[in-house]
Amino acid sequence: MSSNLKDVAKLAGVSTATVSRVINNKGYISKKTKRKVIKAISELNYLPAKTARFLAKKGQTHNIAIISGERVLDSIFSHPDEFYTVVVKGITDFAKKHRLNTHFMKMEEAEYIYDGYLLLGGEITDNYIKELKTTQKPIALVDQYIPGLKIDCVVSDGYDGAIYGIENLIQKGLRKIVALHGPLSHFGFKDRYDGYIAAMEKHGLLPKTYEYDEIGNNMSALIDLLLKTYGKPDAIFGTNDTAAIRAMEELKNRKFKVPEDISILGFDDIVSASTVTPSLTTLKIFKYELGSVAARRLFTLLMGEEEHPTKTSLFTHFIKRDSTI
Amino acid sequence: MSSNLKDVAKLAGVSTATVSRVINNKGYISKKTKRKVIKAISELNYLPAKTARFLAKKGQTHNIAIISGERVLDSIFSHPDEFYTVVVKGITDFAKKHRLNTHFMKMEEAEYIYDGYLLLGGEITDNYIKELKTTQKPIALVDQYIPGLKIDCVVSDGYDGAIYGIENLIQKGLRKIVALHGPLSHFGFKDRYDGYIAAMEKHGLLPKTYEYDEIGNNMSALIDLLLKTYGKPDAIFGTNDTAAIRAMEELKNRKFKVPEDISILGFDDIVSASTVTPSLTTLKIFKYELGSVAARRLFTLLMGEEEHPTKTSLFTHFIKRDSTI
DNA sequence: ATAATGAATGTAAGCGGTTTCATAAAGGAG
DNA sequence: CTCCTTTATGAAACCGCTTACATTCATTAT
Repeated sequence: MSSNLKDVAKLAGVSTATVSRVINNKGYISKKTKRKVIKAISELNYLPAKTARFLAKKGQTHNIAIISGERVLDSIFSHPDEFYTVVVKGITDFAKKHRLNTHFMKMEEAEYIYDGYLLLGGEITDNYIKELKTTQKPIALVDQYIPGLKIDCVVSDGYDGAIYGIENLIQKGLRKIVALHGPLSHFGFKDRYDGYIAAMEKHGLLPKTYEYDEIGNNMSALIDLLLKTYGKPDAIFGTNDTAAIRAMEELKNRKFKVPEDISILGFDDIVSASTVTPSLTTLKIFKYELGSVAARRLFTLLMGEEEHPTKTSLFTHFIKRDSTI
Repeated sequence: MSSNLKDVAKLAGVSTATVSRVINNKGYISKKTKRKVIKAISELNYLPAKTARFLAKKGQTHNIAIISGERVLDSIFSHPDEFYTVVVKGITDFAKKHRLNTHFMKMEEAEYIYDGYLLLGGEITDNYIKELKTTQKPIALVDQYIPGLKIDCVVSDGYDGAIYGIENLIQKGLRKIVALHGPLSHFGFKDRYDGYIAAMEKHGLLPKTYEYDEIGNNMSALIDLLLKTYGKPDAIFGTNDTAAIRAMEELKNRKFKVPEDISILGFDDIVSASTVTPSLTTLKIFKYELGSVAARRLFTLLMGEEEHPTKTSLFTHFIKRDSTI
C-alpha cells in the first residue's frame, strides 16, 4: 500500500534517520543525499504518517488557556450542572486524553504564553479576540460565533434544531406557531429564530415573532401583547428553556391548558425542563460534546495541520416531553 | 503529567500486555487481575493515547468510498479546474497522508463493504443517505447539508460569506442592494440568501430579492423585472458567480456601467470570475479545503472517537476585484 | 604531522500502545 | 499419576517516525 520511511530509505540507499532529517530540514545533509532522498520520496509518493510523527515527538504536551468572562469562570467551579461546567468537563476530558495541560483564567488576567486558546462563552469581546489573534496562536471560540471574523468556533446548531422542532409541531397539525425570542444580537437566538422562520416558510405558514428582553422579565406583558395582537396560538416556541417555562407559567395563570390548548417548545434542555409541570419538550444542546469537539478543534490546530478556519455546529436532539401534543 | 500504560501496569503489579487486554477486553484475564487493573486505571485517571493505539494497530489502512451522482463523477476526472475535481484532490491528498484507500463510485454502484463513506454534492438523495445510514458506518456529506438529518457534513459558509460581502458594500456607501438568488430549496443558495437578509436588516436596510431558475436562463427577463419593480439598484448580489456574471452582461447591454452605476458581487470564485471584464468581486469558496476537512472528519469518525454529529462550515474569503466600487 | 573541529551519516533507543509467542498453572481425561 | 487442553500472564517485537549519540571522513589550525 502506501510507503513508509523505511521504504524511502532503502530506495535512496540511506538510513531512516537521514530521510527524517531531509523531511524535517534539520541537521546536516549533503546536497547529493538530499537530492537522492527527495527523488525517492516523490517516486514512492511518500507522505509521512502524522500519527507516528506525533507519537515520536513525545506527544508534545501543549499548554492551553481556557479563557472566559468573570461570570462564566465563577460558575464553572461552583455549579456542577451549569452549562459551562459541563462544557468544561468535555474540554478537560479531551485534554487529558491528548495530553494538553489546561489553565483557566479570566480575560483580563490572560497572558500570551500559551500554545493555544479556548475562549468560552459570549462575554468575550470582539476586540479581545482580535488582539489575541495577533499572537498567531491557535484560537477557538466555544459557544460563540462572530460573523465575519473568520475565527474557528464551535457552537450548537440552533438553526437545524429549530427547524426540526417546528416541523415536529407542524406534523402534529399545529399551524399557528409563534416564536418568542431573545435579543437577535445574540447569535444563538438569531440562529434559532432563523430556523423558526425557515421552517414556517417552507410549509407556507406565516411566522410571527415577539422579542423578550435579555433576562426575560417582561414575559407577562409579552404574553398579553401576543394574545391581543395575534390571538390564541396553537404553539409557542421559546428560543431558550427559561423563557419557554416562564411563558408556560403565564399561560397557565391565564387558564390555558398546556399542551391541550397551547403547546410549548423550548431550547436547551436545562435541568428544570424535565422537572417542571408539565415537563418541557425541548431541543437538547450537547454541552459536554460542545467542549470536547472544541478541544479537538484546537488540538488539530496545535498539531500544525494547516487548517482552514471553520464554524462547527453540533446538531441538537429533540426531546419530546409533556408540554407539546 | 498524565499517565500511560506502563504506569498503570506498575501500579497494578502486572505487565503492560495485561493492562492492554483489560482495556480492549480481549483474551483471557482473571477476575482478580481485571479488578486490580481497573482500580489502577481509575486511580491514575488513565486514558489511552489514541495516536499510539492507532499506530500500534498497524495504522489500519481503511477503505473509504467516495460516492457521487453521475454528473459529478464524470466531471471529476475530465475537468481539472472543476469544483469537485479540486474538492476530490483535497480528499485524496488527506487520504494518502493518513493511509486511507479511496474508491470512487456512483450512487447506484456503491456496495456496502467500505469502512466509511464520503458523499459528494447535491445529487445524492435523502433516501440514499438514510439507507446508507443503516449500515452504521461513518458517513460525511461534502458540499451538502440536509436539515434535520443530523448527519455529518462539511460545507462552505454562505451565511457568513454573504454577510461579509454585503457589509463591505454597505461600508462603501451603497444602500440599494438587491439579491438575485437561485432556488432556495438548494441549501447553498438559502444560506447565502439568509446572510444577505441578515446583513441588510442589521444595518436597517430593506432587502429585496429576485429568484432565477436553476440554470439562470431567465436572467434577461429577471433584470427587466428588477429594473421595473425596484428601479436602479446601487449593487446586485448574485448568489453564485455564474448568475452574477450573466446579470453583469445584461446590465452592460442596457448601458449601465459596472461598477460606476451598479456594483456586482458574486459567490464562488469560479475561474472566469477573474477573467471576465470587469473582473468579478466575489466570495471565494475553498474547494480543496472542503475536501480535506471532510476527509479529516471521516477519519476522526473512523478512528472511533465517538463524536457527536456536526455541520462544519468553512469560512469564505472576500476577493475585491473590479465589479464593485 | 597531529590534534581538533565540523560535516555527513548511521545505529539504536524511545514514543505509548498492541499482539505474537512462550511459559506456567490449573483442570479434565484416560 | 501422566498427558493434554484451557486459562492466565509476561517478555519482547513491532507500528512509523524522531533524535541523542556514535562514527567516519574531510578540513583546518597548530
